[in-house]
Amino acid sequence: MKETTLKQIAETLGISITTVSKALKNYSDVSPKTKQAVLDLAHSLQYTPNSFAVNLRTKESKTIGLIIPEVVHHFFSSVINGIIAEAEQHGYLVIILQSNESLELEKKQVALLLNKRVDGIIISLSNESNHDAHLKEILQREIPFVQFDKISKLIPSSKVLINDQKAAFEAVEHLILKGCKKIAHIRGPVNPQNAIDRFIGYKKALEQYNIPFDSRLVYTCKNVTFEEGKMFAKEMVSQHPDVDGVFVITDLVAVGVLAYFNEVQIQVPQQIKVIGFSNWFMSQVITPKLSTVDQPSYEMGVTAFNLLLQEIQSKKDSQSFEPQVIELNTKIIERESTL
Amino acid sequence: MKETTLKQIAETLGISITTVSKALKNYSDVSPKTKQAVLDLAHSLQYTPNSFAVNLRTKESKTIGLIIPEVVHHFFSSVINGIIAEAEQHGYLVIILQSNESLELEKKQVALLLNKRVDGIIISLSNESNHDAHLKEILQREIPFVQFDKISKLIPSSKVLINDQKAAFEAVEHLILKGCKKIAHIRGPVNPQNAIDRFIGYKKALEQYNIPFDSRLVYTCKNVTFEEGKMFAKEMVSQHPDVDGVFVITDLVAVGVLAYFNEVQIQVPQQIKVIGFSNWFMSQVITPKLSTVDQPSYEMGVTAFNLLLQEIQSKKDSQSFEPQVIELNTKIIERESTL
DNA sequence: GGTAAAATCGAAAACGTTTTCGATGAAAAA
DNA sequence: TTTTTCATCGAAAACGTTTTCGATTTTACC
Repeated sequence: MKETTLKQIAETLGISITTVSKALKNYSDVSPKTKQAVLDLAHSLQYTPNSFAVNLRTKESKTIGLIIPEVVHHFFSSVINGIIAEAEQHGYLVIILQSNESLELEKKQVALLLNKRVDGIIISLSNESNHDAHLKEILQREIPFVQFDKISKLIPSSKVLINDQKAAFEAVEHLILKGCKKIAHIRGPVNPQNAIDRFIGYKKALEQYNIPFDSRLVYTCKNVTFEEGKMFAKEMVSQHPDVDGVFVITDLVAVGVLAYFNEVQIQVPQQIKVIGFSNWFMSQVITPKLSTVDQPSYEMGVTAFNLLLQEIQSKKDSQSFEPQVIELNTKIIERESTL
Repeated sequence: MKETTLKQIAETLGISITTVSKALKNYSDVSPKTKQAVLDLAHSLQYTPNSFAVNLRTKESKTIGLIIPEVVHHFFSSVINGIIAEAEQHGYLVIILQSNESLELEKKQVALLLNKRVDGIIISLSNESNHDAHLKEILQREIPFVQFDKISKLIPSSKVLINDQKAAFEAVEHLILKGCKKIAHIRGPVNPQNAIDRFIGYKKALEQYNIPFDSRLVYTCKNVTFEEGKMFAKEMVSQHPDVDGVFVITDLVAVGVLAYFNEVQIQVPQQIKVIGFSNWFMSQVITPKLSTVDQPSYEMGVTAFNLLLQEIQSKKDSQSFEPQVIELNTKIIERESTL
């Protein structure tokens, strides 16, 4: 009960391995007769090429690697969805690894993927990532490489992004236009570029509308969790009871903020308005429904894969490839929490 | 700028490829001197074995395949988390595919994984799955194979499960003990074994407590969505306004039920008590907080991988392997919706 | 019939590794 | 010195495919 090989087909048909291989790949220098015979026998023996051998010979595995901080996360799982769907369409499979927001793991996983000789790598950096030697290694080995969402500006690879500054600006502007005068910000960790950019967007919006920036109104998440949202909400209302609006790094944390406000009976949006980021599914099912910034996660995955595919193709054709940076559009979703 | 190979190391050191290979794998018939020389040079040239060649030679890829109905799903993404974490621990990578609840896709993806020659396959069946020829194919090719959660009873592979009947029984019993007299059930689609089992558990609990079963109180989801939850809730209260408890196939749908009750100001738990299934994260952040059945999803992933690994190992050692069925424990989480 | 062109085929190398088994030389025992 | 043992090494096959390039056969043409 062994696997069928070209050799077996060749021997039973009394022809050479070469011809069998060519017949299966529809080469023009095989007569219709032999071609048919090979096809028939291959089919009846359920021949499938040994992909290990194909990989070795062609030096590609039709497999790409994906490293993300967390799988159990609405945004990232949506991106995964986009990537594996698009990859499958184009005949690629996806190996997924999770850095758990740890730089150490991320490094190890990049090494793993390089050793596996995947055809390309897509990554969203962990919050801890402030080194990029491992990313440079990818470039240096000339492995097609795309970053998305949480990226390193210093690495000249293709990127798929949203304009975090602009999106954050719009979110804070939304609060201002709804009448907020004193707006706090619960920001993400210090390293990630998108946390930085959203913070900048927050400041710019305040500036634009002549609201003084007060660094005491900025709270910095470490782990970006529901619990941190509750904690900072509590801290915030005790320190600055007159805050009337808060812009939160992401919906998960914002939901924590709402949970605390619910507990202590602070009225949202009457007393404080809240806006989140990323449009997690849960934001539309909680009370009050959370206003947020919609981020095209699925599309982000699709775009990231297609960029990678372009680079893989040009590498195969030994063409040069210019890294591209694609910015996708966000939009404000107004719900009850800022009504 | 080519990849380093054994051949290169051998030539620069003036020894044979064989010896280089043995040195790197710490064979005993290589002198300490040569061993060290090889190790040093390999390190300075950043040698990593070509995994394509290793795969071909050893007939294994240290890669497993995972097929699940949906990635963007709290339960499944938690299982993924468990599987890839445990797999990485043991030196395996995981290719993830998504059947989108489609039998057709599922079949195709099994074929994809078989062609890729993964070392093993873990699967949770799609709702549409009522055929199992593709699963039999896996067994017939003697690929290590584990099913979890949504399984086919007819396929004698290893399985990781919860006792859906028992868990559902306990959930409904919980409603009864809280005083519910007329309990509806929003069930899952007709095919999946776990939807069937939860339905049976529901009936058994009613029977045990002498509550007559009424098939009109059973609503059958097609897509298991938030929207279906809202829809069936509406249908239910209009047809049977005296229902005072409802057991829902999964939290996502239950959250839809709560959303409708919220809209039309039906008091939960005063008028109707609601219990879900699976303990999705969002269940603890909505109002009222949803009671549910906790299902050890991460642990399920870990267990599934370890079962697969056992089978992979015994196959390598040409030992026989008896498929195992492991049942993990669930527990009722009491929250506001059944208080 | 002879030659040129076209159609069809296959030998062999290559991809890079692992492993078996025999060869060689040196050290130990006789 | 001869024989035996042990340590160290390498030739070569194997894994299964793809592809180049030359060889052979068939067909077409004069």
